[in-house]
Amino acid sequence: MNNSGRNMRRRGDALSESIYDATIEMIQKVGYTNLTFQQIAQAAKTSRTVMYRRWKTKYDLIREIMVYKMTNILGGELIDRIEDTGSLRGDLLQLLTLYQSIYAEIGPEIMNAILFEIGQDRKKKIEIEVNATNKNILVMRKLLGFAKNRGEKIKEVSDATLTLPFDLIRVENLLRKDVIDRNRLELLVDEILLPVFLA
Amino acid sequence: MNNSGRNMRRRGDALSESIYDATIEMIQKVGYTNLTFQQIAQAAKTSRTVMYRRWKTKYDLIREIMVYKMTNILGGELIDRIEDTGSLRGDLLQLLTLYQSIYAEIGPEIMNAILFEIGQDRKKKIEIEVNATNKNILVMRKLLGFAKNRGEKIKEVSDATLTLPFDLIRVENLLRKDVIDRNRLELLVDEILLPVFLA
DNA sequence: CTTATAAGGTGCAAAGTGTACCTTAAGGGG
DNA sequence: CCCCTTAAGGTACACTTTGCACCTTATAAG
Repeated sequence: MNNSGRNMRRRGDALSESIYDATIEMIQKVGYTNLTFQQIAQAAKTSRTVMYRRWKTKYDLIREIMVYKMTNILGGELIDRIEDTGSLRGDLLQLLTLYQSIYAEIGPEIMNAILFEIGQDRKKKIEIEVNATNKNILVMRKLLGFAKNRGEKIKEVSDATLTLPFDLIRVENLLRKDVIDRNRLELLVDEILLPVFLA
Repeated sequence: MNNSGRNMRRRGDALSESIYDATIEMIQKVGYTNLTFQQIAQAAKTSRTVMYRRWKTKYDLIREIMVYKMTNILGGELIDRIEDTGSLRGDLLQLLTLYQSIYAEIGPEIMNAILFEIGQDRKKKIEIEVNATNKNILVMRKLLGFAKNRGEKIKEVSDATLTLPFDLIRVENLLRKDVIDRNRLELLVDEILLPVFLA
């Protein structure tokens, strides 16, 4: 791999990752609103032409970055990472910690931008509803299944309520200024989630 | 008031409201991302110059619209509209209904855009924290005070948890596709809020 | 070594931005 | 009722970004 020559043209993953990095760098510097293909191309030392060929909009680009980062950190599906810790409290804390780490990895700028774009477009909202939300419900069903098997008394709640842990993490990240540490997650579990799910 | 002549120059509130209306019209048509001063000025039959003099950014404009609509619908502060309905369940349902009506009045496009801009900027986040969040906490303290006076057993929770009713409405409006009717609000009260706040 | 593929370069019309500078209608005070 | 301050409207300009067309060329696989 020679990258010292005057002419060296990157392709495939090397080019993609360079563009991803440039995008993250620029979004942190100027914000999503002021993010332009022109700037990114310049920062990634490529051309706009290349970018327009791959992504129609900024949204398409950052969504690809999100998926890339998620598979990187999770190495699979969230549901496969949920294990029985011996108590509902432990299981919920595990879930919040894991979900929070995804948010932290993707970064607040990109996460915020994606949620904004979803909110803009009813089609995207429905698409998210059938994908992410349903997956999250299955995660919670698995988690509450552990508790039932252990003999813990679990309330019967609607599917919409099952998404509460995920919703709380979103609110924490998007609207609050404070850092989200272990204490904060424990508070969410003890004051909100356990009263809601535990009879 | 003559508005039939070739020359008729609007001022003050008449002009403002015309710009507000044009903004809402355009944001619904093209979305916040593609919203431009140029388009708004054209739709409101005024000039960009006038707009730039008043608002530096799109955010400043829609924020003014939000404040305008809120004072219109509420006619004062939210906390003054909260009354003792005789039960915590009734009080919480009253709060959710009222807060939801504010969201509905302002409209999802503007609400979504404002939350997006807040998320973009740490300064704005802190500004919101000290204004809106603290106000909301006071509303909940008043509401829980009613319950205590009635003799209902209320859990002691942290301030951060007191914002839960408001957070739930936000999540409902921004992330869910379903319409938010009375049944949905009752479910939020019965499955989430009452277990969290009632001992 | 050949060749398909993907990356890079250039040019262009259109739209939007932010600002400067000037003109002119509206409406209140004298 | 007229004058004058104020705020709205108009024009112009340099600049950035967009989306697209068209062409060139490096890269890697066969």
